[in-house]
Amino acid sequence: RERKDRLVESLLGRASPVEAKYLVKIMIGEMRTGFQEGLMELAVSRAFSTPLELVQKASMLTGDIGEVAYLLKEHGEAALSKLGLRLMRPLKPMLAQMAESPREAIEEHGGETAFEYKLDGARIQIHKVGEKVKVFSRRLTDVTDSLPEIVQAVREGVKAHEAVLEGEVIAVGRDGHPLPFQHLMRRFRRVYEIEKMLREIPVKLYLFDLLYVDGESLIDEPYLERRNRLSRVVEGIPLTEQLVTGNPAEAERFFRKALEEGHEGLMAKRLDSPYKPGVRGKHWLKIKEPLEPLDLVITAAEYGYGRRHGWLSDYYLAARDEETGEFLVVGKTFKGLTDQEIIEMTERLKRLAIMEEGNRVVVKPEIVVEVAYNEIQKSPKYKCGMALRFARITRIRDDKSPEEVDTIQKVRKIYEKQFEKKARL
DNA sequence: CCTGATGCGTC
DNA sequence: GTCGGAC
DNA sequence: GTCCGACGACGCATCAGG
Repeated sequence: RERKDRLVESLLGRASPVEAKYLVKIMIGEMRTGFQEGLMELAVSRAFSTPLELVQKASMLTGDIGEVAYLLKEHGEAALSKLGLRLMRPLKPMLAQMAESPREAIEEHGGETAFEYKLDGARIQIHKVGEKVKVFSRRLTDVTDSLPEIVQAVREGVKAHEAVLEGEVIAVGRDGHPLPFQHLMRRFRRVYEIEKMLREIPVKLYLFDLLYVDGESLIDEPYLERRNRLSRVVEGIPLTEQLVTGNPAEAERFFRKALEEGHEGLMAKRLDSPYKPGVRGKHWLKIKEPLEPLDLVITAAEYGYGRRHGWLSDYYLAARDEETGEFLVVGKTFKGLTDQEIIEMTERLKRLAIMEEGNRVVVKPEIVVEVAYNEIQKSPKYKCGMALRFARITRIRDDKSPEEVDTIQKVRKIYEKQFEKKARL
C-alpha cells in the first residue's frame, strides 16, 4: 500500500497539472472525454490511411481496437482485409434495438419476421474445436470454467468438429421453469465452489445462432440459413423457441405465451439478415413488457456528475407501508426525466430538503412519480427486502399526494405474483 | 482470519 | 440494462 | 441513426484494515 502511494505520488509530482488531471482520470477510470471506441476507430483509420469501414469491420471481428492498430502497423491494410472469424477468439455479439410490439417488428421487417423467445439469462458465445470448448460472455471474457455443464452439453450435442455458436444460458428450477435472473449470477463468474453450486443452481443452454462450422464462416449468410444449419448441427441441446410469421395476431399470441412461461419477451430477427458483429441495428429487435407501473414518492436525491453536475438527478423511490405508515425505499433511478425536468425537480427538492449529508439530500416525502420497471428482485440492500429492476420515471404525478402512493403490500403482491410464472429456489 | 468496501461484470 | 441528448 | 454518458439492480472476487 505504502509502495503504491509513493509510486503514485512521484508520478504525479513529475506531471504537469494537465498531465496529472488525466493520469488521475485514467487511474480512477473516469475519463468522460467523449472519446470511446467509435472515435478510436476513426483515429486508427486516419493514422494508417485505411478506410474507416475496414477498421470498423476488423474491430468488430477481433473485439479489440488495439489489436487492429497493431495489425495495421506491423502488417498493413492487407492483414485487415483477410481478417476473418477466428476460432477460439471471440467476436463482438450482434445487438438488438427496442421495438414496442410484435406488430411493429413485422412491419419493420417488411411483412414477415422470425420471432424467438427472449430468455432472461446471459448471452454466451461458444467456440468448439474437437473436444476443446471455450465459452465467452457478452463482453468477451472467458467464462468457460464457471459453466462445466454447458461445456459438457456442447461436447455431446454439437455434431461438428469446429463450430462457433451463440446462445443464452439461464438458471432453471426443478420443474424446468426459469429462475429469476439474480440466481444465474451466482453461477456466472464463479471461480470457487463451482461443483457445489452446480447442484444448487442448475443452468441450461438455449442456442440461437451458428456463426461458423467446419471451416466455413456463416456470418454473411442470411439468418434463416444460419438457423437451419444450427438445427442440423445440434442434437439434444434446445434451440430458443421460434415462430416465423407475418400475422400480427399470431405473433401477439406467441409473445403472450413467452411471457406466460416466465420469459422476458421476444426477439424479432429479419429473415435475410447477415450476422453483424457489434452492431445494434434494426435487423434484430427486442420486445419486452414492463410490469404494472407504480406510483412512488421521492424521499431523497443525489447530486449528479459530469453533465449533471449541480443537479439533483438521482432519486430514491419509496412505497408506503400501510401497517406503520412509513415510506420504504424500493429503488433508485436517474432515468426518464429530461434535462429541463431535472432542473425543475432540483429546485423543488431543494425546497423540501430536511437534511444534507455528502452528496445526498433527504427530502420531505411529497413529490410523487409514476415508475416503470421490468422485475421486482429480492434485495439484500433495502429494508423492505425488494428492489425494482430497471426502474425509470415515466410521469410526474403532481395530481397525487404522498398518502396515495402504492403500498409495500402491493409491491410484495406483485413480487409474489412473478412466481406464478417463474421457479423459486 | 474475518469483515466491509470497492471493482467489475451480468442484465 | 434504460433513457435523453448531441451530432 | 448512432454514439455516448448518465447511472440502476445484483453477486462474486479482491482488497484494505482491524
